[in-house]
Amino acid sequence: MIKVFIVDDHPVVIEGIRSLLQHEKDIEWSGQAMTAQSCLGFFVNNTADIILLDINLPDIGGVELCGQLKQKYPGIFILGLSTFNQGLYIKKMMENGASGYILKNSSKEDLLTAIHAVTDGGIYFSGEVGEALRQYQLSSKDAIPIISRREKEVLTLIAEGFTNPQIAGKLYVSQFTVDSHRKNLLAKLNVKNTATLIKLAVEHKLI
Amino acid sequence: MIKVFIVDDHPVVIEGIRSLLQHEKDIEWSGQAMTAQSCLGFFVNNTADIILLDINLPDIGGVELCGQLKQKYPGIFILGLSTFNQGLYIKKMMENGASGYILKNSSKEDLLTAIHAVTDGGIYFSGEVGEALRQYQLSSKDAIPIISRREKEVLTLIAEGFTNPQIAGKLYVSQFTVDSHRKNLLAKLNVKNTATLIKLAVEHKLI
DNA sequence: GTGGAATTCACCCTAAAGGGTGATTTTTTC
DNA sequence: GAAAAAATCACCCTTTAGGGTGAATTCCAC
Repeated sequence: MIKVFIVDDHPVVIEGIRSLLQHEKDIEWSGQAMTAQSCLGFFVNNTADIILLDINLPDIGGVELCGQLKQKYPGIFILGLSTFNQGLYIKKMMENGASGYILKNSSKEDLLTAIHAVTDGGIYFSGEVGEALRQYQLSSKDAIPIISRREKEVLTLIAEGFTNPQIAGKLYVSQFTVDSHRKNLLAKLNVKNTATLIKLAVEHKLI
Repeated sequence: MIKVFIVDDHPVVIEGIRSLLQHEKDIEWSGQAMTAQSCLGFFVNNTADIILLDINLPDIGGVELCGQLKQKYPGIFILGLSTFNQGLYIKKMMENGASGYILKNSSKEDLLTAIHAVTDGGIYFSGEVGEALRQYQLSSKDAIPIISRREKEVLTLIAEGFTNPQIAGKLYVSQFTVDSHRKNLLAKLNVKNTATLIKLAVEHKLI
């Protein structure tokens, strides 16, 4: 009998998964929480075998909650759950001890496969997620280097629409310096121009 | 008896709402679809009183589907449904004939209130949505006008890093034309330069 | 079928971006 | 304290961006 707990701030998702699982003979509904706090509160006096954990929580965020839960209760398996197929989050969840990751638009079969795979001690990714993870691993090899403190400042000001002379004035440095930082940003992030620089920066939440 | 149809590409959401509504005496489950195509197919031979419509659909997008449905079946009410609280989409849905908008993390009570309000011919926004819409209206005084088809094409290519001459080549038009579109984009969206243009575009999911 | 967007094109101009190269100084890190 | 990384400054150059202005044509809605 697998005791399943779910953490998600969307009642319809909780209800949906509950509905999908309620007729499964080897699955028992352990409980549910809509915030990280109430989840942590529940596990003080209760337990479960697997936690289906949404990464988009209102209070502290799924990734951090995942880490805390795994530290306190290493025996509980955690299955990441999200609407999105974001390589970065998947990686972070795994680094924080999750045993797998599926999308909310997965089928019932996928969900059951994942639950069984994870509670058996395995690691499971649904097809689409595996693909995203692979692409992320590939693209993150040389695509997301470290941006220095100063470069990040310059990047932020570029995104706010300031020109190099204006940025130079704000940072009390020469225009040539800002020029250098800007060119280094383009080189480091391997982008062609300002447009792609800002697109990448916003998408990767660098600003 | 209110016949409810739902369009959403997430099985758990469909199941969740179905579960929430199944014990309501005045509500009848009309059907469901996971794509815009199958939704349009359903209504050729069937009908419903209200459609709960997700705006994030894989094929043609909820906003356009909303418009098509309203054009063909003006008597069916449409209630927008989404995970996000995006003023722009809410406005577009309303412009395409929707009668209201709620978030997927709304409570059961909110959902029922919305369904009844809309099928009575009213307009309903859940609290949070109303707030977002108000903020959007305030900020969109001159900030988010309609971007034309061609402008969106140009915007997309700018975001991909192409220069005006390159874009002109791809679209088989003169460089001067692309120049015009680009300047119009800056003017319409009230931004200073490419950096702020792309930032706004990515944040508002225009590309 | 008329009016108003949308799309197209053109040329003026200046400012800004970005490629290349090289150097000094400061800060961080091992 | 030495090596590495970051931050600073400088000048070469060409291309691109963007402000202003004006106008023709095509497309769509009322």
